[in-house]
Amino acid sequence: MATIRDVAEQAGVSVATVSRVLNDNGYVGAETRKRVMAAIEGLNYSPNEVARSLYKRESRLIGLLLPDITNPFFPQLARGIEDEVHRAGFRLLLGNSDEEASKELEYIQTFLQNQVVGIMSATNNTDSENYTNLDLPVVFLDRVSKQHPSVYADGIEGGRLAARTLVERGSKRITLIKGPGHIQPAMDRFQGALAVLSEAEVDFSVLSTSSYAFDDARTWAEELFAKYPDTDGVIASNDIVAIAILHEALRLGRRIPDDLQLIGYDDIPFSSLSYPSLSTIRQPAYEMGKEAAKLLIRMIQKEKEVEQTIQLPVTLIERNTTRKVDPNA
Amino acid sequence: MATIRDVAEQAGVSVATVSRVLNDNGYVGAETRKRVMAAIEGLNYSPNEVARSLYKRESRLIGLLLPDITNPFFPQLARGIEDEVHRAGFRLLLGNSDEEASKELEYIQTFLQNQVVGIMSATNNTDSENYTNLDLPVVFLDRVSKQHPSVYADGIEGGRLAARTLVERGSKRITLIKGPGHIQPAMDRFQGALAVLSEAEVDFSVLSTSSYAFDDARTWAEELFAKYPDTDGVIASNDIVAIAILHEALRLGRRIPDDLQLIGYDDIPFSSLSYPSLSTIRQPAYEMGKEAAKLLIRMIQKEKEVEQTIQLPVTLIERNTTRKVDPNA
DNA sequence: CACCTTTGTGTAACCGGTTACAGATAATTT
DNA sequence: AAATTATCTGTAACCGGTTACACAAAGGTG
Repeated sequence: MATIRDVAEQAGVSVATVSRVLNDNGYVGAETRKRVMAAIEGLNYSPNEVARSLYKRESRLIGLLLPDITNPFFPQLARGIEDEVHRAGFRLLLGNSDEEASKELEYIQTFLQNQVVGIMSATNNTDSENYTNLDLPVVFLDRVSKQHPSVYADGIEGGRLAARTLVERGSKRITLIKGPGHIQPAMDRFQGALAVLSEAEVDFSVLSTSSYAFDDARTWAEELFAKYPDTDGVIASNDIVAIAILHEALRLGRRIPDDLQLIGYDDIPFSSLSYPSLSTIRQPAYEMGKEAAKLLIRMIQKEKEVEQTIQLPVTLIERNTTRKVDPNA
Repeated sequence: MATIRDVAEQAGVSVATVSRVLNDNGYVGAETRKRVMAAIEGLNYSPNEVARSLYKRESRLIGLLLPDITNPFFPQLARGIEDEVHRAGFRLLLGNSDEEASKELEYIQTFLQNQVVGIMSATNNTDSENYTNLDLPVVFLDRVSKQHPSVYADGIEGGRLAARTLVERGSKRITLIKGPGHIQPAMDRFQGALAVLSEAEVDFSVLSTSSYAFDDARTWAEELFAKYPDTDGVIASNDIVAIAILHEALRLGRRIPDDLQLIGYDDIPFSSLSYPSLSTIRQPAYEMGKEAAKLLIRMIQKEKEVEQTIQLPVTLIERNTTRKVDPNA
C-alpha cells in the first residue's frame, strides 16, 4: 500500500501539499495539483482512514446496535439506515445485542474504541449510563428517551388502532397478545390496545408471551388456541406471531376472517404474502431507518436546531384477515 | 477520554509498561502491574483501537459485503457470521452491494482503508480483480471461486433435489422458475433442476425472472398463472417467490398440494409458517455463516492447512406443499 | 567471584495521515 | 513605490498506541 509520503516523493512535493490536494483545502497551484493527481493515479494511492481517524479523533464509522438482525423488522430498518449513511460517506459497524445488557455495553465500548462519529441503537435501556455519559451523537431507534433524540412510531396509538379495528369489525371475544415485557415498544402497543379493549363492549383475554423468536411463535399460537379456543379476534404482538397464529388457525380449520379476525403489527414484507394476507399496523421501518440516519448525520454535522424526536405515523393496513366494515354503519 | 499516557503518569510508570500490562506480554513486576491496573480502573481507561490499528497495520474489523440484508436469506447468514466473529473479538463492517459492481468496489475500498483483517463477501464476481489482488484473507459466501476459500451449499444438487421431488410425487406439467441470471447460485439451482426435468417423463416450462425482491415476487406469481394456468408443479427460484406463488395459487382457488405442488429454496424462517407450510430445499444459512467466519478466523490467525472450500449439505424439507410419496412405490 | 541469563523498566521511533506555523512569492491596494 | 493581502509550499508536531533497544538489577552457574 502506497502512503502519502510515496505520493509526495513521486510528485516532488511535501506531504502537506498532497494532503491539501486530497482534502481540497488550502492553496494548491494548478500545476502542482496536476502532478499530485498523476502520482496518486500512478501509485493507485488511497488514503489510510485509520491514520486520518487517529489524528481527527473520529472515524467515518457509525455504530449500529440492533437487538437481532434476524427479526424481520430490523433488516428493513438497517437498510434504511445503511442507504442514508452510505450516501453521506459513512460506514456501519454492526452489532446484535440480543437485548442483553452485557453485549450492549461491549458493543458501545468497541464503538467508542473505534472512534465512531455516532451511534444508533434500538435498546430497552435508553436511560442507562451507557448512553447518558456519551459525548457523541446518539439516536435511538424505535424507542423514546429524554437523553437523546429518537425516531419511533407511536406504539400506543398503534395498539389502539389495532384494537379499534377488531372491535369495529365485530370481534366479541378478543385475545390480546402481550409481547415480551422488557421490550418497550411491545409494552406500548399492548397498553394502547388494552386501553381500547377495556372501554369497549367486548370480552377479552390477555396471552402473555416472552419472545418474538420464530421458533417460539408457533408455541404461542398453539397455546392461544388451547387456552382460548372460542376467541374470534386476535391482536398479535407482531407480524411473526400473527402469521404463526394464522397458520395454526388455518390448520385448525378456522375460517379467516369470518370465524376469526387477526391483526398483526409491523407490516414486515411477508405479511402481504400470507394467505389470507395479513391485516396489520404498519411501522415504516425503512423510513424510520432513513429518518434516523438523516437525523444522526445532521447531529454529526453539528447543525443547529436538530429535532429531538421524529415520530412516524403508524397506519392500518387492511388486508384480508379482518372483515370489511359495513359501509352503512 | 483517558490515554495510555494518563495511565502511565497516574501509575508512575512509562507508557511501555502500561502497554505491557494491557497486552500481557513482556516482563512486568507484580507490584507495578497492580499499580497500573489501579490507574486503569481509576481513570476508566480503555485503549484506543484506532491508534493500535495504525501501528499494527490492521484493525480488528472484518468487512462483510452482502447483496441485500433485506433478503431474508442473509440475516441468518449474517447472524451466524456475527456470532462467531464476535466470539473471536472481531467486529463487523457491513455493506449492501445490491449486486452492483460500483458499490461492491466502493465497499472493498473502504474496508481496505479501514485496515480490516479479512473480508467476507457474497458476490457474483468472485474472480474480479477486486478480490484477486487482495493480500488479506477473503472468504466467499454462498459462492465458489478458485481464488479464495468459499463456503457454500451445492446449488446444482439442490436444484436436482427439488426437481426430483416434484417428479417423484407425480407432477406432470412442471414450471421451473429461473432466478436472476447474474446470480450464480440462482443459476446453479436452475441448471440442476433443468437437468433432472430434461431426463424425466414430464412436460415442463421455464419462467424467467429477474429479481428476488418481494415486490416483484407477486408479479412473477401472476405471470406464472397467466402463462401456465394448467401447471401442476412449481419449482420456485427461492422461498420468497415460492410463497408469493402459494399466495396467488390459493387466491385462484388451487388446492395445494393436490392440484398444484410447490417447492421453494432456502428454507427461510417464514417457510414453515406459511399455510400450507412450504416444502423447500434447505440451505443452512446460519451454519454457513458460522463456518465461513470460523474459516476466515483461521486464515486470519495464519493457521496452516485451512480448507479451501466448505460445502454444506442441502436437504429436502418436506412440508405440506408437496404430496407424500406412496410408501408402496 | 566472574559471567551469563532472566527480569523489570524507560526512551524514543514508528504507524500514516492532518494542520499550525513560517517563509516566499505574486497580486492588489493606496 | 511601499504596504498589504492573497497564493503557494514546506517543516515538524501531533493523534495514541506498540515495540526495538538500551540499561540496570537480580538470580543462577561453574
